[in-house]
Amino acid sequence: MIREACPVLAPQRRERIRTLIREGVARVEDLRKSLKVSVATIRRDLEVLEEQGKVRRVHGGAVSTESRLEESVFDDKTSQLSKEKQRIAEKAFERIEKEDSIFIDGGSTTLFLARMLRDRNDLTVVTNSLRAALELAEMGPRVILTGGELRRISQTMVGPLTSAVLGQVRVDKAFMGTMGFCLNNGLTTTDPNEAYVKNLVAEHANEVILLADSSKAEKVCFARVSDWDKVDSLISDDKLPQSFVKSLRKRGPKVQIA
Amino acid sequence: MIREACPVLAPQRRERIRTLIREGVARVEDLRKSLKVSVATIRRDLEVLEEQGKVRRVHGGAVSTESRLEESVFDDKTSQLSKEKQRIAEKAFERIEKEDSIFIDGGSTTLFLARMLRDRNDLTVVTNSLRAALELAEMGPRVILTGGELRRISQTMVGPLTSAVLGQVRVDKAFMGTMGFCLNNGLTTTDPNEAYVKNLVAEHANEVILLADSSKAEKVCFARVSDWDKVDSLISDDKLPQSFVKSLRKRGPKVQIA
DNA sequence: TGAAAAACGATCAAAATCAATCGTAAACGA
DNA sequence: TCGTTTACGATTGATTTTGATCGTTTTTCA
Repeated sequence: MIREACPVLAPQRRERIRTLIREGVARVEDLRKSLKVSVATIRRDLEVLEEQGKVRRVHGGAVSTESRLEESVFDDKTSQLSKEKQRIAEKAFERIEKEDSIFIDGGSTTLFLARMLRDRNDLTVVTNSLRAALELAEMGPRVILTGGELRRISQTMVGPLTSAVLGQVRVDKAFMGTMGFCLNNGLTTTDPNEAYVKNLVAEHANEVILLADSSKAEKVCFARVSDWDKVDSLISDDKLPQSFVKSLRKRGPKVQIA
Repeated sequence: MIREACPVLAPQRRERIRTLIREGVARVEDLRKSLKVSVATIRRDLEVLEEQGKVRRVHGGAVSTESRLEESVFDDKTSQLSKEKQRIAEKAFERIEKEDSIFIDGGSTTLFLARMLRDRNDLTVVTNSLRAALELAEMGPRVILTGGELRRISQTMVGPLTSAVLGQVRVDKAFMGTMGFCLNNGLTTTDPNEAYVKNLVAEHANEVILLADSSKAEKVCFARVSDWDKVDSLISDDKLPQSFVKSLRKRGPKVQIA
């Protein structure tokens, strides 16, 4: 059994660091003076805390990942994947019929879809994505936001409050995103709150259409969303292995390659 | 070249730049004076922020990219009215205590208030204003959106769905806007749905603080919101007639002039 | 249009910060 | 008690950030 040198003090100190950083940002030098240890120790602690995802290190100190100055997922998304996401969104767009009421989930692929709806004013769009709502804030379909607590990293509304609104609507089609999908574990995402909302949406939709590029395939994340039986269609790109497509089709969902 | 003890970390400085740009101060020279760093650093920061799409650089400084929408209805920063709204918002800000949970209504005055909360992470903000939520979407307090149908003209969420979430929260202070207020008819606005939501909010707040510049005084709009008995304070500007202030104080609400 | 002024980009050196390494001390388990 | 493991602090060389300078580009104003 390996024991730490200072079993009580070290975690305590890290907690203090977190507290200090939570108030915004903190410099290494400030932390050193506050905690009366060497900068090396501070750096080591920050390294651990960053490993745990509690803080983000920057030159000169660290910032909290919880509430302050965190880059959102959407800022650097002009990569190769964007082309595929765009094509997936186009296929999804073709599924939308006149006068449909649809749900648009959070995520970048669904955001492309939202963008395409700006000149459709026959639709009703329900969304828990702040970004999607923004795309349609000025013109286009009737927009209904689900409400709930804002999850900064995904810019979506989640949590128990979200279900209060969702419980009162039904949609024809739900266009969902996911962080990971695989044959055995179905759909998974990082945040349980988010998973809960996704699941709830699926139950209030006549048709569930999953938009997910092939990079998400066979990935399993922390929070289980649902199994494949709730999913009516998957739209993905041509890098999805044929074997996966075959197996999935046997499980029920239609699979469309964009 | 002897650098003084660097008081502020790079991400923090970049956030400040963003804030300043949002408020209209955009010249490199102004930023340099505000942040007490060299123009080279400012330029480098702007370069990074432009890379991230947060600002757009122009010769002499930079402009915000976030406020496409804002320009139509809300901007007019130079106008006299905006100055008063800013001052009213500042007075409102002083009312906010540590750890408060507050509601922020739609409207431009309350939007100024929301903007000031970006570096407060001890608060919980409930809002039905898409703009207010946007101001706080990336950093600052915990944000809860009410949800509901998006009313384009005011960029707020209204209607029966909104009450589903509102029914489940209470706030310490509600900062409300209004289209018109007068002694006899109380608070009025243009849309009945909006009026309904405002009324509901007032019932779920311990303290109702009305932010309204003097141009709204003695105006009556189509939809009745509530009477003065629900309002605890009014914050307005010095063009509000003394007679009005006197009469109103007799009716109950405190009146503060910004 | 043309010249002065302002702003820009690139480059370089100074200073701060960082990462890696080593030596020391304390806390166990044998 | 001794050896091992771990945390801590100090040192050193590398990296990053910053500010100043200089030539170039853009804007302004006559």
